[in-house]
Amino acid sequence: MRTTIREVAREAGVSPSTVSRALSMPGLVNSVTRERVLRAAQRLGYEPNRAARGLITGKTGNLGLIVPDLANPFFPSLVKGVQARAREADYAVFLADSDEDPAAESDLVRVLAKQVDGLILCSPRGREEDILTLAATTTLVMVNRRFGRVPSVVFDNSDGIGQAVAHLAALGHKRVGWVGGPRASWSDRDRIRALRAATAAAGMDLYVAGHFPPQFEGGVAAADLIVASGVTSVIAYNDVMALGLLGRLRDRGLRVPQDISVIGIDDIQMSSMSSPTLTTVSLAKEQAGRAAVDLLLSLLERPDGVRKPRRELPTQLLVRGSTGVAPTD
Amino acid sequence: MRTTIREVAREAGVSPSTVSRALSMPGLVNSVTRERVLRAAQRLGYEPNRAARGLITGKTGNLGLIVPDLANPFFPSLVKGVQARAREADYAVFLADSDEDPAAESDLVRVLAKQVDGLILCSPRGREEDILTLAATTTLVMVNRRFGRVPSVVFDNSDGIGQAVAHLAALGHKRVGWVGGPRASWSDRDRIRALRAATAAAGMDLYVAGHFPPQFEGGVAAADLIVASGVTSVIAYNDVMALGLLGRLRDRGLRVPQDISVIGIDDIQMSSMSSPTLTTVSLAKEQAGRAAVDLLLSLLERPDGVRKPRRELPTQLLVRGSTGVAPTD
DNA sequence: CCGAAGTTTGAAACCGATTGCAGAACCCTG
DNA sequence: CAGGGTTCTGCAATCGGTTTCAAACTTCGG
Repeated sequence: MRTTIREVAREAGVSPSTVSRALSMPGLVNSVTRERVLRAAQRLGYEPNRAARGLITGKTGNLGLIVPDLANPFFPSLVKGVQARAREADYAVFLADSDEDPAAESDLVRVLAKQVDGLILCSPRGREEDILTLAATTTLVMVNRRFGRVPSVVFDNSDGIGQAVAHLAALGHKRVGWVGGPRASWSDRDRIRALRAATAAAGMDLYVAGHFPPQFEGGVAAADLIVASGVTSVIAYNDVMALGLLGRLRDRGLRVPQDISVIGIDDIQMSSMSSPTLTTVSLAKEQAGRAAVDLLLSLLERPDGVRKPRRELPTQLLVRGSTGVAPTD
Repeated sequence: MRTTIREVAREAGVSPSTVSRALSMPGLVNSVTRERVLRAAQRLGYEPNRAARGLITGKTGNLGLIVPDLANPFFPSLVKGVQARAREADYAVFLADSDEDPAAESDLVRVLAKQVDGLILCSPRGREEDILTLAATTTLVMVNRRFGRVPSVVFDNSDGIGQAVAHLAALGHKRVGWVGGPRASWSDRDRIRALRAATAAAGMDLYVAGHFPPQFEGGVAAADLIVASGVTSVIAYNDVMALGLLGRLRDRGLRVPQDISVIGIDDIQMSSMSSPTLTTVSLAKEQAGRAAVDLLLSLLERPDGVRKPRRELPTQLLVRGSTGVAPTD
């Protein structure tokens, strides 16, 4: 059986109240008493019962994290960052995977919301009204999506895509293709907007292949459209899709990067292991996880005092083997 | 503010005790009263406060899951299985990633153990004594490791590796290489034992390349040893390493499977997307997660009544593009 | 029609912490 | 040295449920 505050109190010869104060509001108790209490607690290996504390303070010491699909390598990295930062702050993390299903997601949220102090939500395409009602009842940080006044952590897609387009332009490419992710995804909209602006500014032609599932198969499916369009370079919604592209292009007998250049977004592990290695817009995924926790914790501390409840993380183009000079035809 | 049991009691015109009973021990209350209580609860959207309940029952309704490295694609699948099954049983899951660090792991365990009813531990190389002390104080299920009387879920490595060896033998291979994972890993020991037995039985020569980190780079590092050894086929500790092998072999100008056949273990997503696609021993990872939760829950219900606190999951060789007939030289 | 047994319900104790309030001890000032 | 102000500590209430216990009410056999 675990030691309770009463036992520590007896051991130290004080009342439970004093023990509680010595531990959580040290300023309020005389230093010699405090010392005695701390030693007693140490001796007995005392650790306060979180449920009991939570009952009266209304805080659980837990955070919730909801991701759409843990099988997408983007998310494990994010989770790691959240984990690490939460642990430092002495919070534990509930993880839930919604399997890309917005309905399952709202269930998860409902269940989880009651057991946590705050929630980190990666919900690229949940309904806006759901998010609003949620934000009204829970402290919430969204990742990879910006919406109204809901606190969020996003990547600077504009900059990253700008770098990618500049890179392609420098290699002499005039026509670039875009392989889109889910239609409803905020990131997809943000990215294509950035791409439109960047290609226009660079005087390049843009061919949009459409929307595809954000998986390997999505990239495979898009490849033939890309080939038919006659572009010399292509940017994909994420790395997994870019790898799908690469695979299908190879099967079709095209050489990357001699015949066509390919760029992904995310910088997942596999992108440095494919052949050719994948040029990609690198996102600081773990850092995003940490930033989300930081933001969440500061919101918990002073609900309205956070000046700017938004973080935008930098992005960086990593040039690898899948991009080269435009073919001269 | 959330509705409490008292409000439901008032609404239904009964005492809080009756509400509690109506909800958790329905047999003890008169059916018309029960009905009235249930409707009142429904109307007010009542849900019992888990912290309060946990305080008196000693149960939290939470499970803990500790994995060594979420970046290894094996684990997200496992996590998904655990998640899904836990949700069905109305448990929430704390996830922690130990970053392959046994010391961090014991910390995590200590912190988590107090907030959960039971723990699922993937700790291929934690110290045996740590595991024993843990098992003594917590309800615990280990995954991918069998040790003493600690309840566990493992894969039938023998069978899977037997299938792989039989496949290679049928293709005419006489010499097979093994690219090992971490030295201290239980799975590694189990697999090489199985491999020794299978190759001996088939009259094949076995070359063991040694131990490598269970990552892409580990496979890369092993490749040259494998080439130098003159084997015509190789089995790797896991798919990620096998993909590393594939990459390095290609860089060295060897053709897979014409010059050398490669087999992985795990069946991660990427193994069907590489080129060539990877022949692999498929493990039912999600099923393992579900099985671990099932086992854990039955242990929680009747701590000593579980006949055989072990599950062994089947494995299945998937023949894909990376294996072919042995080269004739 | 009485007492025993069985059902159903509520009062109150309890889980393990935190915290408002009040009293005790001490310090300072005039 | 009285009186006001601090500082420190303990009592008791509280959070929101569960559970023990006993009372009240039924049912049933004899």
